[in-house]
Amino acid sequence: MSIETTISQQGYRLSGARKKILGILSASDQPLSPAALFDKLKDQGETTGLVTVYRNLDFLARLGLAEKIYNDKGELGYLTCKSTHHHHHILCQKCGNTVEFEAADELEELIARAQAQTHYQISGHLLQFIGLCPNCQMDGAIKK
Amino acid sequence: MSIETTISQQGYRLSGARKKILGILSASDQPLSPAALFDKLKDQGETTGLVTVYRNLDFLARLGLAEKIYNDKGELGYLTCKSTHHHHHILCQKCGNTVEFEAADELEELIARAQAQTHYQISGHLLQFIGLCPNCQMDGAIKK
DNA sequence: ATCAATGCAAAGCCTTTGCAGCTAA
DNA sequence: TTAGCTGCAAAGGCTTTGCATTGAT
Repeated sequence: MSIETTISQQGYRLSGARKKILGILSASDQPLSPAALFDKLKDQGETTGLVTVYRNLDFLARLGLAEKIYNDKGELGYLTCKSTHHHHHILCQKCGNTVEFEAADELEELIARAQAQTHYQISGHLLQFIGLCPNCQMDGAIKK
Repeated sequence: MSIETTISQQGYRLSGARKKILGILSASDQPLSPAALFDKLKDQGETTGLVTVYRNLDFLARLGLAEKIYNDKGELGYLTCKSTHHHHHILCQKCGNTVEFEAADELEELIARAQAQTHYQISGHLLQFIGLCPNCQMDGAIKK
């Protein structure tokens, strides 16, 4: 089911601003902060206010249509996920691009060991990798 | 080498406020936000200002004597780590207590696989678990 | 015709900064 | 003595809220 269908079905409206925000978010290969998304809207000639961006990003996250992600400075960004499976993100520390990779057995094993060691009952996790994307690994790569 | 020695050796001073803050942080079994630490100072009858708390937590983190940690709401807390090895934290979602556990092979394997899959060069990671501490797993456990 | 969504301005919060006075070494 | 440290107050920056208006269905 498409994101737009989901919104309609829940009784919410597909306003112009909302569609534009969704479009920008889906097209971005990196997490966008409210301010960054707002700038992109302006670049496109949109007059949507920053407040509306805040409200829509929060709205999308509440409906599970966008994911919140924090970088190592604690700054919040939003992402629409391409994969519907359980996954994690790798952020390029140079250009900010992000890819997804599947979580798997290794993590399950780690959780099992941590539970056994600490006697905590683990119900969730936060896992992100930081590194360089293929492009930025090349010397003198142009900063995107 | 003790934390206090490290501070002196780097030419910084062991002021009264700094010692108190360090004491509270070391004694805490959960990450403390500047405000939370400030409250604890007040509880002890200290008149240290919130600004000083901010400055000292930042100071300790810059010297590597405290670790910054973000919870799932993106809120910043500080922690003095007991372990000197590479490790991660498990946060109790109920009482906020935190324990450390060693990172190990499973994580290395996961990183290796993610690198192979995505061609990103991974240089760092962010890993935390969320769950219930042994105490909070018991029904009707008293909220700390 | 409704009720959600938007825009604007104002309020709120948390964090940082400037500067004068204080204090550890 | 002399930097580093603290306190106060003010400034800053980001996020949220209130309220009237607009707009999607």
